[in-house]
Amino acid sequence: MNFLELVEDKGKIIDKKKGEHIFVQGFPDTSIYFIKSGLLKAYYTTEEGKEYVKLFIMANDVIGSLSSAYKGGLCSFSLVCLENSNLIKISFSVIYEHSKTDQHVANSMVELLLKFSMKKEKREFEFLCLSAEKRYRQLKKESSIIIERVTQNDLSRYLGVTPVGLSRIKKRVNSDMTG
Amino acid sequence: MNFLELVEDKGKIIDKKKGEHIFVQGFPDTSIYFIKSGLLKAYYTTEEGKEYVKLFIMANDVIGSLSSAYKGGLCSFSLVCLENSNLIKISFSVIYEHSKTDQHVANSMVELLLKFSMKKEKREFEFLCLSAEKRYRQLKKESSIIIERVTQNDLSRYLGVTPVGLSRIKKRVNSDMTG
DNA sequence: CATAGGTTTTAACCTCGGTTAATGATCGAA
DNA sequence: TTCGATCATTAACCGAGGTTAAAACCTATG
Repeated sequence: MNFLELVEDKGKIIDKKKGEHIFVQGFPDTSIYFIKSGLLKAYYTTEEGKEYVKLFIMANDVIGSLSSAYKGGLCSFSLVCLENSNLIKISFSVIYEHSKTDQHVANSMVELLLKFSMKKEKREFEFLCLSAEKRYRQLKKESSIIIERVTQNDLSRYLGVTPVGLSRIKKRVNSDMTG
Repeated sequence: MNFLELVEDKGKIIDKKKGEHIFVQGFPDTSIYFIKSGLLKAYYTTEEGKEYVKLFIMANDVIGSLSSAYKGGLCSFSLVCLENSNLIKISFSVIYEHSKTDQHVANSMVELLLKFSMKKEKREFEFLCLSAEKRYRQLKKESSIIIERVTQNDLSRYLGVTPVGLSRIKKRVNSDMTG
């Protein structure tokens, strides 16, 4: 059995409207989600009530809380729809257990995790080595589709600045024609 | 065959002295390394010649450049010994190819990648949601062993501040007894 | 339409950390 | 032991971005 067959076989199709949550930080959720269409936001909420955007998720992406699904704890972040979304929900442990005895599932799992790791490494690099302005420039170059679909509030909290800060950065960058 | 057997069988033991590099950013290196003892630093160098510390690596850690070993490009960072170190070098593709047909190797690969992913998520969270001072406080609490073994220069560049900045943070934190 | 709620911009002020440079402290090698 | 080099601290100045608040803009819904 391959990965996609497993997901289609054991997974459950879910439709969520804009504004609805898939899971919430501090509660358990042992599923992972394959996004078919729509747009979602994964975000952290701090003790002081501040929000930080971990990731935007769109068609063909996969998302889940490792700390809950794999480690068996609680979700370390929340997942909410920014647009009406269609996803497939499947238990992480079903995939995980299958991967232990099914070579094809294991191979897909390895591919998935390698791609995931590369993405996380990229984001780590950006936060460690780039200023907020450079992160904005890079996002504009590489993923302008995200910029068009999310509000400046969400975008700023993804870049690690406040909405006010992003407004200033945009002003600087857009009046500067070096690209 | 299991993972460790494979590494011991196909891997090559390497001894490196303090200051020596294992690989250098911008050059290819398709191996991954299992650290037996010592201490290493993975770091990025920017166009302007600035250094940013990605990670400290010690006994029982595994390190390699995914962008070179997996994607077939060049190393996105450099790896250097901060102390004399003993490691096992093994070709990533040997492990990767084995994992495609050997269930046990695949399982170990999945475990390795899941643990790696969780670490990267943690670091992402810290940069996204915490100030430099909070990152220092957290490191002090969780990994004081690192603080004791690396210079303040390296530590500061791991935390995303300059050595001068870290000196100020330390002063604030150590004169504040709230922990 | 009209109004209420959210989004973006702008301004004023402030803080944290960067930069540069000087001074001390530490460490290693000859 | 001493000399050079690296490391840590401190000070002065600066700038990016935070905070707060107000104003301008949107856009959904009644």
